[in-house]
Amino acid sequence: MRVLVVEDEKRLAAGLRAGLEAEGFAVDVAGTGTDGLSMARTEPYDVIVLDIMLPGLNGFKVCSTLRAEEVWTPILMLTAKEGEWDEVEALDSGADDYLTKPFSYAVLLARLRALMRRGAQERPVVLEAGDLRYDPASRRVWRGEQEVDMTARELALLDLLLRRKGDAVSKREILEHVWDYDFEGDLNIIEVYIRHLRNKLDRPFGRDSIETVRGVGYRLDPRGG
Amino acid sequence: MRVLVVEDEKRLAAGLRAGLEAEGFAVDVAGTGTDGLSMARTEPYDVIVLDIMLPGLNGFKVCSTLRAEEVWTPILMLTAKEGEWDEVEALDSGADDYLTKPFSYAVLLARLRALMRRGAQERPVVLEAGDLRYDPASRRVWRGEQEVDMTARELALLDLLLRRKGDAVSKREILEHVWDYDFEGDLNIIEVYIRHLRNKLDRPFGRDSIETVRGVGYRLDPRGG
DNA sequence: CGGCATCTTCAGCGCGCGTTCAGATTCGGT
DNA sequence: ACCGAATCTGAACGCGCGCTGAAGATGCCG
Repeated sequence: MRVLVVEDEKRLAAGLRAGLEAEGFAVDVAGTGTDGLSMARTEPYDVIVLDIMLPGLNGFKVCSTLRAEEVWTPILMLTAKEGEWDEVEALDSGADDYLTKPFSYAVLLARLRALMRRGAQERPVVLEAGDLRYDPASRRVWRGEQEVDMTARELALLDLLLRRKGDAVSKREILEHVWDYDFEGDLNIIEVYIRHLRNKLDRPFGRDSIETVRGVGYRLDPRGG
Repeated sequence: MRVLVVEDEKRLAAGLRAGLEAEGFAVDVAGTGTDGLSMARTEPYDVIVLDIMLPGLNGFKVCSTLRAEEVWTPILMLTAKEGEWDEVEALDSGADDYLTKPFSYAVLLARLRALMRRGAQERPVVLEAGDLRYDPASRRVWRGEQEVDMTARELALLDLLLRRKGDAVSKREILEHVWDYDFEGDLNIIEVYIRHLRNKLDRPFGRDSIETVRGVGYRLDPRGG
């Protein structure tokens, strides 16, 4: 099992190398994004541990470049802040999983094993629920063949519902992801934007994909309504 | 017995530490969600007391993150009085129990002992009793293949009965979990809601899964009736 | 500086849901 | 068999959640 670690902090990189080699993995370390990219392109790794904060080319760029070149090696991203948007962006850029610093070595190992078990597989770059499609890269949305025009907030809300499709997503969670976690305005704004989504994505097509879960929040039908 | 207290109010944290140490527990205190998360990941605690309102990373996040990483240490959440959804979301995010501020120290201690007795156990993603299924993530319920529509209160009650399936659950316990611990209304409301469950989950299917334990409360047949 | 799109706030309304209540019924104890 | 207590049952009330349309901020581009 071959692992590529792309990490510029010398101490952390050395620690990871030692720990992973002790587990029986063959470990390569790249100290910059550029190096990591070229190594990932040429060598067949089973999994890549990729830091976001890197000199030169950052982790998001490395990841999305690889995916664009159809390199589907599983990628575990290391995000520095607890910022909500890092997680979203990590997944958007094509990572398979992410870990927030500081993390425990045991957790890292468990995640890596899980990723290697799944193996490399094409990640759909678009989020789908039935014939409802959203491409985060181009920020475009379609219902069937018909493209639908969306604003930034509407997209953020749709993105969350699509990633959690089938789940009841609470209003608190919606607020924290789509607005700020310390948003202090009127909760009613969520209802307003749900209405916008329904008006644009459901009503014109005779669908009903966004269910109200009274007392909790909303749920997107994974089959698109 | 090791306890982790994640609480940012200095006075409350100090009080908990003193009281719990006097009871013979080894107590660690984290002042932020981030600290609490990393400590819970790395150290093997027997139980975690987790405040919801925390700087940086809130209690829900900490809890759901731990569960996602398959850390099953029992968690007791401290919810602020005003929150409507707090209790539901506490359990949804993977907490084992919750306590509404302000609480008495005796109650806290009793709950903690109960949690430690039960110990850490992997939580199934869906709760089942025979062909009765409840998925907390999507908040949907099925009897066999048939989906059944439920209100928030009904779900809270069903959730409790399912988690304790086979046990006789006392009315006091039901009140404290499904309603507020200081609920002062008519006790009859429990009977009313048990009736709702029976009407929706048993009667249409010719089942009899909820047994009345006279003088105590109710018991859900682990085989679903 | 003006116009347009987007974001946010606001108030009214309908109905679902939580709650209460009174009468019927069943159960346990003697 | 009888009585009181516990539970069941059906109905009614009223509050609040979520829906809705529109108006008020805000910001961006020409």
